[in-house]
Amino acid sequence: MNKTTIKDVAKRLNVSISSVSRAFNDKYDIKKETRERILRVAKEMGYHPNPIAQKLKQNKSFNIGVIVPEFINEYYSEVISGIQEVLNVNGYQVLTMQSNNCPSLEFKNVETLLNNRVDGLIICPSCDSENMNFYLEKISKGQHIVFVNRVKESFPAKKVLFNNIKWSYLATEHLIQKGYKKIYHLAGNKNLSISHDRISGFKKAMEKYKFPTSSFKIIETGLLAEDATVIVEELILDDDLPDAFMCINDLVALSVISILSEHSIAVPEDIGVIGFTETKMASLMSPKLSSVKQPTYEMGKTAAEMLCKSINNIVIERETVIMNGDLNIRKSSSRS
Amino acid sequence: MNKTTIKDVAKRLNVSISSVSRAFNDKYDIKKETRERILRVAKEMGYHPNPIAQKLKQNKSFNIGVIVPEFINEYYSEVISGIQEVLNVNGYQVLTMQSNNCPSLEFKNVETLLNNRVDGLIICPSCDSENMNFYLEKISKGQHIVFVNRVKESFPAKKVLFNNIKWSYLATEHLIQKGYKKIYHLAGNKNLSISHDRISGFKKAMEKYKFPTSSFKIIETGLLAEDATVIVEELILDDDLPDAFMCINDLVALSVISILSEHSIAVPEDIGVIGFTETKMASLMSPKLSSVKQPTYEMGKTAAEMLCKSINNIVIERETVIMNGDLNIRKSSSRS
DNA sequence: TTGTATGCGTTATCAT
DNA sequence: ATGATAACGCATACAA
Repeated sequence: MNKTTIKDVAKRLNVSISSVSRAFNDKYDIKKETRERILRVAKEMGYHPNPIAQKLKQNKSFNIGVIVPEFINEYYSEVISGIQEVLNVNGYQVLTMQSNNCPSLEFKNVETLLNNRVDGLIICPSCDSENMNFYLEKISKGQHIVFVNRVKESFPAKKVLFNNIKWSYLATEHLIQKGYKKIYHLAGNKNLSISHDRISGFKKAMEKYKFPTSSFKIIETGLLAEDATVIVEELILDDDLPDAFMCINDLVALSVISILSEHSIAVPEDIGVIGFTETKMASLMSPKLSSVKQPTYEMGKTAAEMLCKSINNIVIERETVIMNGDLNIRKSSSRS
Repeated sequence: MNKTTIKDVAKRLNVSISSVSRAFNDKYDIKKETRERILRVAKEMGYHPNPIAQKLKQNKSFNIGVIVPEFINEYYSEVISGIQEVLNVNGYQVLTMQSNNCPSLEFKNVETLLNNRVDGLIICPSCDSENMNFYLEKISKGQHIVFVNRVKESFPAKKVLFNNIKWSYLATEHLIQKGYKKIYHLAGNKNLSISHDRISGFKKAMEKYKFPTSSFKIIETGLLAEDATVIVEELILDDDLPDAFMCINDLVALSVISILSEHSIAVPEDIGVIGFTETKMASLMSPKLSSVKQPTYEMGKTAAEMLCKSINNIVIERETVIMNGDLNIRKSSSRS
């Protein structure tokens, strides 16, 4: 075990522990010569300052808490990856917890992290729960919290969002331009702000291109593959299939394609399909899936940078950063 | 901010800080009555012991370091999830780092974590590098380290592995029983022990069922989709396609199916395909992919439990735990 | 049963 | 330029 302390080093060199401390925090008046001597010997002895003692002294944990709905999920894994990238460089360790999409567990996690004296929090809320008010209260008391995704634009706090309205609009417009005349939107749960926004974007496109109400539908499914399965089966039974599906996410899109294929309906020839929140799967399946790519990694990085600034009391230009993505057109929406 | 300290509570109640401390660590002689009074008032005041001070005092960080090749990867996300599950319950926080499959970064991460005084490490090595000797040395000096995956069975340390030989054998045997007569194994890099083991399993099946050397091949590809693409294209050009492909993982299997489909070769009718290390994708794509499911979550849990025991000096029955999985048969290998 | 005093390994203030 | 010493918040050996 690493047990060498600042005392050991001081004793070995016949200097005071203050000198050793100075050498390691090179902001002090200390003779360059002795500084180097100290550092050299310390290295020999395998000495590293005990971060726990430093934390106690500085009354800072250098820990940041991150809460995501679940990280067995490409999306949040990537967000976390971006967060870690930035925070590690800034000397922070990241404590990650999952809420399993459950507000009460989310709350419990926040408490745990606060009791652990995290210096700040990055929260990807599971949904729009009463927790949000609790967070606002904490912020007003001086806590540093940054939110990512699934938060209303009007929520008065630092946050990083994706422009769901815009990209939902663009995805829909793409289908229209490809000549699909009857388009159904398989939307997520309505209590999620992201679903709401994607519906808005979809509607906007329908209005812009003057689709009659008979030529489009918004069907609330869920975020899971099974949710879509049921719906599409029903549509087939009712002989109510559209020209194209604009799906809330890739999982739903995939499931749609799968069922259509079972019924020998060709994608994209008979029916076009586009996903959202692109996953790696999109370019691996056949037909390759068109989708909207979100800048997950960058969203994580941005949130982490905002948090660092917040902790260091650096004033920020905009409290809300709304990011853009890419519309990746592939086979599933490209009939010739 | 949470600034109430043990002192504040003591002062408020006109008791000594020792009493408060005792109340919170209820292993001491303390009058039940006062204990309750203290806890009640402490709660009112929003007091929580400062874990950093506790750590300093107890010379324990209650942090565990986890290093994985990358966690933007279902496999390791799930392993980490299992690890967290167990460790959080035991009062530990988990610090996760990625090695990006690079031994030198892996080494750097270990150093960082050790300097942060982690109480133990769980390492999923990127490959069989010289780091392994360094780890052994650390272990001999009293460090607690448990390894997961990608480690040779002969490596003399605590570890959790998957029985690649057995399940590779079973996957291959399944193809044979389905009547496929000419089987190619798309193997990963040979410097990975998992590749090596899966090749062994494959060979074992070939021997057992007396396949002549002309009826099977082992082709070293990589772990990525692109690696397989090139190979299969070549096989098609050379008119050297087998009856079935036994693939190192789902990604490769997926890519194989995709290319075959582009060439209008039907799976599973013309050619059977089976993957390994099942991903969620397997049951979502069409045709649904047969694959070997690894108990990722349980592997993480097991490793964490072993680590806890190690830290608490609890003797362990077996140093090596080799886990089994499931052979999930789906459409891609099920011709009628 | 409770209180006092010491130390965990640092950093920072004040001397020298 | 360097050393002595007091904190940081807690747990614990010892005293009462």
